[in-house]
Amino acid sequence: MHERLPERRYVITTPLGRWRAVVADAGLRELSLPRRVVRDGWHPGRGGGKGSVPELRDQEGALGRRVLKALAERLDGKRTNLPWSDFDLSGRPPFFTRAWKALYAIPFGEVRTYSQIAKSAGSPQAVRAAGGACGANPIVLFIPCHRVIASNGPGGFGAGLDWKRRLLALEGRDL
DNA sequence: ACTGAACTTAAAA
DNA sequence: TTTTAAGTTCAGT
Repeated sequence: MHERLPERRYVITTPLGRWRAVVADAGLRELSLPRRVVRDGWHPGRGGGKGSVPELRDQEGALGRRVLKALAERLDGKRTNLPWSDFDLSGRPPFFTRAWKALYAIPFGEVRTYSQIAKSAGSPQAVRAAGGACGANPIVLFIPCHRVIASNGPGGFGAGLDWKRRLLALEGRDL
């Protein structure tokens, strides 16, 4: 019981820093933001600590290639997206999963409120839980939790509002 | 088994 | 303007 399926951890170095990815045979399980943005004078591959996580490369298979390509294109301002079937969300809470699907349906460059997400996820009153789902979003960027704002303002963001603004800016959106 | 917190909201005080 | 009650999930205690 509680058998863990094989998961591989990688880093992806981009102009915006080192992203972390968790990949399983069933799909992408996690994609997380760099803790800090790369600045001039920062050298990928040193400093930063934990030296043991390998870089994700094209030869990691079709999924790896899609992830690398999609990430590079998105950071270049394009609308590229991964298919929902590339994600492995197994074992995640049902409401959160429905909420993430609702996020996934928000078009590039548009935003929705937490209450709209709650409604789309099938529990119009579960607004707080919608916020919880955003906070627990395992696949940043491609499941666009950054496109969810509060009814009265920008709302929050786990990695910091800085990142939320930055990701929205990539879509030509201001906060 | 409970409690509080988490990327909220709308309504009441 | 501040307080409060309302889903879902999880980490503590």
